[in-house]
Amino acid sequence: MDGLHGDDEAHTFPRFPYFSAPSTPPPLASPLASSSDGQHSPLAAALQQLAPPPWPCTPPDLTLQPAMGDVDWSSLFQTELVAPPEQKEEAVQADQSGENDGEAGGSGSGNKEKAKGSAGRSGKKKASKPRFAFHTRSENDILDDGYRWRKYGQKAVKNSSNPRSYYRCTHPTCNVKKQVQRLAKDTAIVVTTYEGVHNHPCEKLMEALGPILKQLQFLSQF
DNA sequence: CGTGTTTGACCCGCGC
DNA sequence: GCGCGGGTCAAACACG
Repeated sequence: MDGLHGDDEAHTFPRFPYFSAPSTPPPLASPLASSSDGQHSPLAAALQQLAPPPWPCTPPDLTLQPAMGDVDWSSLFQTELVAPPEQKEEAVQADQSGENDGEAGGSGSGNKEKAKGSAGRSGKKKASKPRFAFHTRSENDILDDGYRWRKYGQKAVKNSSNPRSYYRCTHPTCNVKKQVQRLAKDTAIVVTTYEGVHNHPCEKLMEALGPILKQLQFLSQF
């Protein structure tokens, strides 16, 4: 794919997606967010930042580096958002309007929705959930985006010597999935496809911002 | 022991 | 109807 050059602005981001949210992020449902008039308070602004984006919520910043092992961050910055191969239009579309979904599919874990495809199994044509894909030039297949993922499958895909890995967000009520696959042409490039929107804040981000939030909360009293 | 990974089997949609 | 390919399940396994 044309991947690594941003001529199509609708499909690509100049830099790490986190820094350029395409649409206004959904407000975080939190008691702290109820600031009477909902004006632009520092607290509200901070909370805005906590709204879980569909893509990696943690930019490769300094605070998380130690946990990242030997990731070449300079390479990671060569990240571009692309539309998933099969659903280019839909993915971008969902990007614009994508609000709900990500919703925990209700059950989330428990019930084996395995019974009956319930379309849950197909995933082929149905594009009800927003999907975001981007290329990352990295030696690591898995980039730490701040969320916790559990691998639930791996498949060899056609026309590619590299297997595709399937991950699911481990948060109990979150149904976001992601696929990770190396490009057949250029194995240095990892294609990560996110499906759905997290309905919970990023753990690591919360951890990092926790003290700041407390301070803001305190200051907002005056 | 809890959590996450591996891996073969299974299911489903689609094209022929 | 059948085969193929992709996505998911779940038991077994590994690891801290």
